[in-house]
Amino acid sequence: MAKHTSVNGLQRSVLSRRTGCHLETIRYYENIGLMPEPPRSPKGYRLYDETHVQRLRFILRSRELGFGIDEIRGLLDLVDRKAQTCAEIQERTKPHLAEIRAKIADLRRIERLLARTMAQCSGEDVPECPILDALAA
Amino acid sequence: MAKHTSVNGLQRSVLSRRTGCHLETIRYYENIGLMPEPPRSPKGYRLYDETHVQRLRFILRSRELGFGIDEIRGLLDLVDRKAQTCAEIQERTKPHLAEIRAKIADLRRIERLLARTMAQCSGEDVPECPILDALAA
DNA sequence: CTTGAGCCTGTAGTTGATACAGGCGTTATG
DNA sequence: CATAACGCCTGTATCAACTACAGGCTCAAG
Repeated sequence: MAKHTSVNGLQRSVLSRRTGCHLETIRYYENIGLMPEPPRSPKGYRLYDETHVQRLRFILRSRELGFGIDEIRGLLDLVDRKAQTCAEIQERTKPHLAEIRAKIADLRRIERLLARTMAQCSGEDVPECPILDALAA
Repeated sequence: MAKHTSVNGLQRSVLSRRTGCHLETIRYYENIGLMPEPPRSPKGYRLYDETHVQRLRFILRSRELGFGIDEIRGLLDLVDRKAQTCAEIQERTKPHLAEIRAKIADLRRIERLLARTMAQCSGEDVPECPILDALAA
C-alpha cells in the first residue's frame, strides 16, 4: 500500500493540485470557517474527499467573480441550508454586480484622465511635464 | 491672538480640512516617509505650511489616479531631485496605465460573466438557480 | 477649576491571502 | 540502519493602505 492515508482521503497537497488553490490558502479558508474542518489521519493529517473538492471549487469560483469572503460565507450558508431560492441568490448577486460596475466606472474615469494627460506629454528630455502639472494642480 | 500656533503654522486638523485627507492618514504618510516631518511647536504640535499642503495634494491626487505608495515615492523623488524630465515621468506612468487597463479588462470579464448568468435567473421562489450552478460547476 | 476638544504616541484591526519558523512523520537512498 | 529530503502540522508575521483606538498632555472657554 502506498501511503496509508491515500486509501480514504486526499491530503492537502492533493486538494491543492486538484483545485489550483494555494496550499496555505486551504488552511486559511478552514481557519476563517469557509471550509469545514476535515477528518484527520491518526497522525493528524487532514484527509479530504470529493465534497471538499466541490466546496473549494465553489469558493474559488466565487472569488474569481469578485465575491468577498463574507459574501461567499453568505452564499455557502444558503447552499448549506438547502432552502435557498433563485430569488435569494439573485438578491445577493445584484448588489455585487453593482459594485463591480462601480469599480469599472471608477477605473475608466482614472484611465481616461491618465491617458488624456499622457497624450499631452512631449516625452522629451525637458523638465516640464503635463503629468506632474496635473498631479500638482 | 487666537492660538499661538496659528501665527506660523497649520495644525494637523487644518491640513486635514484643507486637503480632505483623513487626519490619521497624514501621520501615516509621515511615518512611511511620503510627507516630510514638519517643524513642531514648543509643545510638540506639528506645524505645517503651504509646501506641505502642496505635497499632500500631490500625493492625494496620485492616489486618486491609482498610483501605489511606492510609485508615488518614485514620483516625489523625481520632483525632489528637480532633475526629472517629461520622458522619465512618462516612463513611470505608462506601466501604471497598463495596469489600470488590465484591471478594467479583468472586471469587465467578471461583469459580463455575472450579468450573463444573472440574466438566466428566473428570480422565482424555486431552489434551482443558474448562478449557483455556475459557481458549483 | 473643570470640561471638552485637540494633539501626541504607539499599537491593533481591516481584507485576502502568503510566507516562514520550528517541530514531527514518512519515504528514499546509501 | 542511518540520514537526508520531503510533507505535514502549528502559530505567527508580513503585505497594502489605511483607520481606529487607548492612554496621556495641552489648551481655550465657561
